[in-house]
This record gives sequence, structure tokens and C-alpha cells, in this order.
Amino acid sequence: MGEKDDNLEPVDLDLGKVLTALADPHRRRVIRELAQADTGTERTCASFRLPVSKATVTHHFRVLREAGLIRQVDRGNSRAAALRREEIDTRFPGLLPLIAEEISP
Amino acid sequence: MGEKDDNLEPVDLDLGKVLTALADPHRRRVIRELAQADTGTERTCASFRLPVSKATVTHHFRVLREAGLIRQVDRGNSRAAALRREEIDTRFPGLLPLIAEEISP
DNA sequence: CCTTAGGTATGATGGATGTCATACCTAAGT
DNA sequence: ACTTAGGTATGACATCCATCATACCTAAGG
Repeated sequence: MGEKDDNLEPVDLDLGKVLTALADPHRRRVIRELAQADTGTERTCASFRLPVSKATVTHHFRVLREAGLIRQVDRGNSRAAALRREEIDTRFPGLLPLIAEEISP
Repeated sequence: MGEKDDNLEPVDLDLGKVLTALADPHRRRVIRELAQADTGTERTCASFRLPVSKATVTHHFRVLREAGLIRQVDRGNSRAAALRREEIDTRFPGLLPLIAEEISP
């Protein structure tokens, strides 16, 4: 249960993995922008314009996905990232507002 | 403003440092036990019985102190650690319950 | 005085992590 | 068909980090 990156139930979210994922400012920026956007918003990895190489962007999104914070849906050409808002809010209420309200560093 | 480990104002608490500090299970356990205890509780570092060497315990408590999560008051022989509950709750409301409710891993 | 307990300082070490360059793949546009 | 854009895979590299052993300090109790 819950090994396939996607299809994570709220109960599978691990606080350690989540906090580790959110310890990085780039990854926090991604989650912050998704949390501030409308629920269900899907964005490509590139749209965040992280100031790192493509390979590093892929790395960061993998960490976020494996922590259960985002879902990446294949869209042929690209992959859209969406916040797992419900699961996060269910398991860790109050976490997203904490990230969303950070003053962008 | 806020370089002297102690005397940190809530506004000085940095989310990145706080999340990094809480990413470690040993440090999370310390904060969890302090958060579950009565407000104002002071405990020695040794009383947490972390399964690591004394030097490593000192390291973990330094990280917690520099993140602004605890205050260490000198008591001659030993040093007592106390949660900076007010500052944390003011700056990051909802964070402590998140840590406190984790099922002890 | 000696011992013990709680902490710190320092240096070493192995593992995790953020980063990149390079090469490659796929789909869309021209 | 060629090019471009978004992503991934792999391997390398430097740095950070958790950990320890050792040595040292201070205060309390015998």
C-alpha cells in the first residue's frame, strides 16, 4: 500500500519525508505557489522557472512526488504537477497555510 | 537582531531552519515531548534518553536552539531545555500540534 | 579529594543531498 | 524532416549532516 508514488492515501503520508521535502527553498516555493493557486491547478515543472538546471528540477519534483505532496499527471508532451491538497489537509491540517504564507525568500 | 541564539523574537524564526530542524526524528521527538508536556516544562538534554552519544545529543540540541525552537537555560551543573511555545505559536500557528500528534516512530 | 553525571569542543568518517553536464526521449510546430 | 521544448537517466562532484571517540570542563555527592 502506497509504494507506487502516486495513489498515496493520506495515512501513507510520512511526516519525516514531508518535512525533509519542505526543507528545501526551491521545493517550498513550488508548494507555496500551488497552495496559493486555485484547487486543482496543474502546472508544468518548467513553469516554475526554478533557477537550476533541468536535471535538478526533475530531482526536486521527484522528491515532492515521493513525499506525497504532489501528483504528476502525464500529458503526452509534458507532465503537469498538481498539489495533493485533500490528502495533505486531511493528514496534516495547518501545514499548507504555513508554507503558503511564507514571504518568498 | 536575533544573532544571539537566545532572545529570538517570533519574527526572527526562519521557516527553512525550523523545517530542517524538524526533519530529524530525534529532534522531532524532543519537540514532541516538550509540546505534549505542560507549558514551561524544563528538561535536561539527557532526560530524553536519545539513543545516540552525548556529543550527538549536544549537536541536536544546538540545531534546535539555533532554529529558535527551544531555549536552553543554564543551571550550573546542567542545562535545561524549554520549548519556545509562544514564539512558535505566534509565528507558525498549527506547527506544534502537527509535531505533537505524530505517532512516535 | 575523588568520582560521577551532564555538557561541550574538536576532529574524523560515511552517507545523504543539491547541483551540474551530457545524452537521450517524445510530442508539437514550422 | 528538422527544430524546439519539456522531461528523464546517468554519472560525477562538492557540500552538508548525523554520528562517533576522545578529551575536557563544571558542579554535586560521597
